[in-house]
Order: sequence, then C-alpha cells, then structure tokens
Amino acid sequence: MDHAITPTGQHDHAHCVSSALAAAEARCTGTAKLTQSRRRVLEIVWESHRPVGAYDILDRMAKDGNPAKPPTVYRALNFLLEQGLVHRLESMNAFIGCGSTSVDGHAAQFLICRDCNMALELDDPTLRKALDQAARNSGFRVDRRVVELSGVCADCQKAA
Amino acid sequence: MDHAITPTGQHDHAHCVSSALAAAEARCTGTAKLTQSRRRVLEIVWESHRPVGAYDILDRMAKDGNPAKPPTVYRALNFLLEQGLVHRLESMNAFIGCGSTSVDGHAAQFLICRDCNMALELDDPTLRKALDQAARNSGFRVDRRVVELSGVCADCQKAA
DNA sequence: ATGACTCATGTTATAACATAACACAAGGCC
DNA sequence: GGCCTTGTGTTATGTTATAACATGAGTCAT
Ligand SMILES: [Zn+2]
Ligand SMILES: [Zn+2]
Ligand SMILES: [Zn+2]
Ligand SMILES: [Zn+2]
Repeated sequence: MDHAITPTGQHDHAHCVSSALAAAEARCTGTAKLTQSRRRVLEIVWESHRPVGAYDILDRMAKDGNPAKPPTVYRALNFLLEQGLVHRLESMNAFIGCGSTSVDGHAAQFLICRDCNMALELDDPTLRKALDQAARNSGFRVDRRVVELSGVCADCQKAA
Repeated sequence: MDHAITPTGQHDHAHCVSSALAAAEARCTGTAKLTQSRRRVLEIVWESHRPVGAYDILDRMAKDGNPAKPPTVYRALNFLLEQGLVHRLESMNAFIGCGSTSVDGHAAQFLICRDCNMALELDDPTLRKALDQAARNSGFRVDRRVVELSGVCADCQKAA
C-alpha cells in the first residue's frame, strides 16, 4: 500500500509526519542538531500540507503552552531551510515541509491550490532541465529556482 | 539596429523607457487612465532593469520633490500590475517594468542576477508548456505562474 | 575545574513590506 | 444641480522579518 499522489483528501497523514520527523532525525546527526524548538516548528509545519506562515507558527506555539518570539521561529525555520527539511513559498510568505525523498538538490516546484490552499511539491527533472536550458540560452548560470504555480487542484476541480 | 538581448551593459536605455511609456499610453486609453502619479511610478520602475521595491519608489519620489505615502505607491503599482505594465518579483518583494511586447498573457519567467541585480524577463512558450504539462500531470489547472531563477548573468560571469 | 570556545536560545526593539478605512476632489452624465 | 464613478490624500495599522545584545549549556584543552 502506497502513499497517494496528492496529499489531499484521505491519506495516512500520521505516516507523512512520522516519516518526515524520522528523515529529519536522520539528517541532523552531525553538528547540526534537531533541537526541541526546531523539532517543534517542524512538527507544526507538518500538521498539514498547507503552507504555514511564521506568525501562524507563533500563534500555534502560544496556544500549546510554548509561547515564543519571532526570532525563535525564524531561526528554527532558517535552520530547517538550510537542512532542506522545509521550503519557503515565496509567493505566499509561507513555509511547508519538504516532501521530497531525494537527499538533496531536488527541484522543488510547487502547485498551490487557491481553493483548499494545499501545496503539492513536484520534483520534476524534465521541468528542471527545461528551466536550466532556458536560462542557459540567455547565458545565465542558475543557483536557485523559484517555481510556484497557483491554480485549482484536481480534488477542488471535481468538487466544483 | 536592434535592442540587445540582455539589457545589461551598454544599450540605449532611453529607448527602453520611451517605448515602455508609449506602450503604457497606448494601453491606457479606455477607462483605465495613466494618471500623473501612475506614470511617475512607472517611470521610476523603468529607471533601470533592476527590480525596485515599493519603498525605494517612495524614497525616489521624496527626493524629487513629490513625496508620497505608501498607499499612493501601492495603488499605482497595483494599477500597473493589472494593466500588465509591471511585474512583481515574489522572491524579492520588488517590481520591474514588463519588457514583453506581446499584448497579454505572456509567460513572464525571470532570470535574476545576484551580482548586478538585473532581472531579465523571458517569455518562453516552451517553458510555459512544460510547466503547464507538469501541472496537468497532477490534475492541476494553472492560473498563475511564478518562475524566478536566480543566479549569475552572462556579463557578471565574464567579469568574474 | 577553569577558562575559552561554540552553538543555541532569550529578549527587546525595530526594520521592511503592505493594506484598511475614511475623507475629499474632479469629471461625466441625467 | 444631484448623482455616480474614479482617483487621490491621510491616518493609522497590520503583517512579515531581522538587528543587536545578553544568557545559558555543552565541549574541550590546559
Ligand atoms: Zn500527509
Ligand atoms: Zn484544492
Ligand atoms: Zn534599458
Ligand atoms: Zn549580473
């Protein structure tokens, strides 16, 4: 039994969370430690497949009895970004857990549903090649790719 | 004599500005008027091929004797965005004049140089198709595309 | 075990980016 | 004139993110 392609609707989300946390533990064995507060932020990010704002995380922490200040959350998020455990969605000023299984350097294109607010991470090498080729045609060397497509997901199209 | 492919280095930038302004005049003939303040903001955006922040525009207006408040600038920018005369670069919270000659619905992929800060607008239909196809493979219908590739432009690579 | 060092955290304040809400003015139109 | 739409001015506030400095917890060599 496999994971669904889209993380909307019915799926074993506890599995998403536990595997994400396990991957984080595995990755943070060296000097970069997954501390309490970093783990807490990562858990909150993984509470859904919807991008979550830094101040949403702050609110969440206040509610569950661990109030924090902005720098605490931004530090944790920056750490998680560096480790490749979360992504930042530039078009929303929000963060989402990295759903890629590849160790690093994945492409991270996002499909963002304007109805249900879900964000699906793609890791499409063809797309990445096409982007890099387009840049190369203009002589650009690409370091960082922001690809965020907004629209309506399959589930929401059916619902409408 | 044609326009250079990259708007870096030596080129007739006065031409860029005048054609952009002329295109804006042409587009804003109906109920949507290119008023004084909108035109001023558009001129400031077009002062370079570098993305410019809303508060940079405010500073610029203060310096040249037409001080303004944030809503004034954001209103003008939103108007210009609606008319397709400028684009917003989500990854930088900044704005840039639209360099596309096509009337509307262009793809607007951006190559952003981290060294010289220039942003080059592409309008690559192949890329757009690849993006839409990737989305369609996941059942997504795409309304809006944010494609911003950061790296080093050809000129800056040569300089290094 | 002490001092020096590094890494993480706490805390205060502020910077940077963006909009809500309301008042008013100019122009078209009946 | 009275009405409507569009644009502008102004005040205040909301939202997102970081600077700067102090404190604490662990490691390690002397
Ligand atoms: Zn899940
Ligand atoms: Zn949806
Ligand atoms: Zn130019
Ligand atoms: Zn450059």
